[in-house]
Amino acid sequence: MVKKVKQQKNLKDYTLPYRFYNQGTEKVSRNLLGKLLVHKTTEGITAGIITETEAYLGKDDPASHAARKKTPRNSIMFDKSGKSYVYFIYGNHYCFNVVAHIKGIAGAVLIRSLEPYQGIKLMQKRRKKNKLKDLTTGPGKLTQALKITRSCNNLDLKKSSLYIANIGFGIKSFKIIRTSRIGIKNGKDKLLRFYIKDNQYVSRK
DNA sequence: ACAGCGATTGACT
DNA sequence: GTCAATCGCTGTA
Repeated sequence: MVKKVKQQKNLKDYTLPYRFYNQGTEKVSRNLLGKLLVHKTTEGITAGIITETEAYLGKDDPASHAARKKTPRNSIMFDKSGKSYVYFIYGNHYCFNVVAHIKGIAGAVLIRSLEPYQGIKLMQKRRKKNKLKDLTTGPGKLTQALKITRSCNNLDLKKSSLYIANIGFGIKSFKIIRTSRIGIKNGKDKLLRFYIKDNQYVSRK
């Protein structure tokens, strides 16, 4: 599905503007599909096309960390759109989210899967796996492949070495499949998971 | 202060 | 398909 951008400039030149993240959580979830998540570290650049996302809302969404009151952990979900929200889960994994909501309301988008795009060797080393499908097809896998950890929490995605670029002109059009979210107990009735149809780099169909 | 448990993964049957 | 690993956040006291 991906066609590499010809004569590639600095990816950072294509970083999404703040207004992109102010469209509302659900809309941002859909519109992040096909965008490029990039993390530059001293080891090198790793990047992947976003193929699967989930929206987590505010008080009306029982599955969301922001379903109840503000706490030290979830306060970022109430803060400015366009920041990163990274949390540690199951004593083992990090999950990467983008804060996105209409002003005053809490919300964030969980990035669940990527299609590897750049820095594949480095991803293979970090994941200790060789198959492309084992690198970034799950929220905990992609954070490991891109080395997103607790130090990446609460970053401004316009101002840090972790950012999301719009390379839409390098990608064919695609259809979006909408389903209920994965791994949650409450709120399964809401259809807030989105993924690119026929893309093999998703955590589940 | 502490028990309960989670927006997951990988190993194993 | 099942299930253990593992840690820090949160609600309750």
